[in-house]
Amino acid sequence: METPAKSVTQTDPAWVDDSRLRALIGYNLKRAFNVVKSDLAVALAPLNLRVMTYTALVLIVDNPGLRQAQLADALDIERPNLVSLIDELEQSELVTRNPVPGDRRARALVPTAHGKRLCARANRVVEDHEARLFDGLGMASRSQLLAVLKHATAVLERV
Amino acid sequence: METPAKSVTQTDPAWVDDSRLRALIGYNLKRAFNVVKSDLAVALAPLNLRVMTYTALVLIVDNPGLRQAQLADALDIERPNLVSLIDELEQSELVTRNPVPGDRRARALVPTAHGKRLCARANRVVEDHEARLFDGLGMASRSQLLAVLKHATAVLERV
DNA sequence: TATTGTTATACTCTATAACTATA
DNA sequence: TATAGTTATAGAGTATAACAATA
Repeated sequence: METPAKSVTQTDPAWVDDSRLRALIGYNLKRAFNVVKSDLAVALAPLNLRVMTYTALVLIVDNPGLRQAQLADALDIERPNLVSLIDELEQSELVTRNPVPGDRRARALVPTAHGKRLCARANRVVEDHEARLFDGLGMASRSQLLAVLKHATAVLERV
Repeated sequence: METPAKSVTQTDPAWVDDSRLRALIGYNLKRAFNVVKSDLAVALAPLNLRVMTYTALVLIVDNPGLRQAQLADALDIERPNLVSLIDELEQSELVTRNPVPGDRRARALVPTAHGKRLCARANRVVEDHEARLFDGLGMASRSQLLAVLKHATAVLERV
């Protein structure tokens, strides 16, 4: 067996380093997002939470009485996609859909006692996950990363 | 109409700032990835390229003679999902599938002259996109972001 | 027996249109 | 007329099993 063409060796996957791709933000952002997402998913699985259900739960715990439209806005997802997500949280008895006095169309999302407890446990799991993420880098890198991500998000959303 | 519950105002979406969520890496990584991806998609659309087809094209131009299995590995996608992607590039006459001397199973991916030209144009479009992304931040932030993303990717992939 | 490219398939995530009940 | 939650649906993106040709 021989090398397929010019510059590409078959056994060494490090040849990607030679490509322009290695320096692109979008490419690295995607890879980072993928590994972070799956590490987080694995960490939350024992609590029977998916990343999106955890995110929704945190927002509901931090903002009890939240309406679904507001939550969809905060999660940056469409309202229809929120329905099954809340169904899931409600069936696990982590949150309840309550009537909103003064507007019978809306539903106020309120965490149960169990929901609050599980959220606290999940928060600790997520802290461990983030510590793993920045292992060997320190807190300065963490806040720099947050700042740059927020800046890039803001500057592109403005367009 | 009145405020739905306790701490949540209905008109101001900035209440998310109060949540623990705003400080989480995963949440900010996802939002950044989403806006970067869609800005890039909009920028590449006039060239009839999607983000994934652009990424594949760059790798083929930088590594002519590449086999599909290698490309799938570099793109971090499964081999079956690469097939329609290459179909798309081939139908646009940007790359060709060629026989590999010595291994009649494999296909060597080679860019056409048109493919190389379009890739060069796309690279300039992507440079503009990245300049927009770091507008007001400077090159130091850019390399810091890359470094942290690569570190986080590496440390989690190792697990 | 293992690997390359491929087909078929399924599952998740996301996006849109339209319905109902309220406002 | 507009809005909140919902249903149904369609499109990406991604993952696995299995096949034919070849190693």
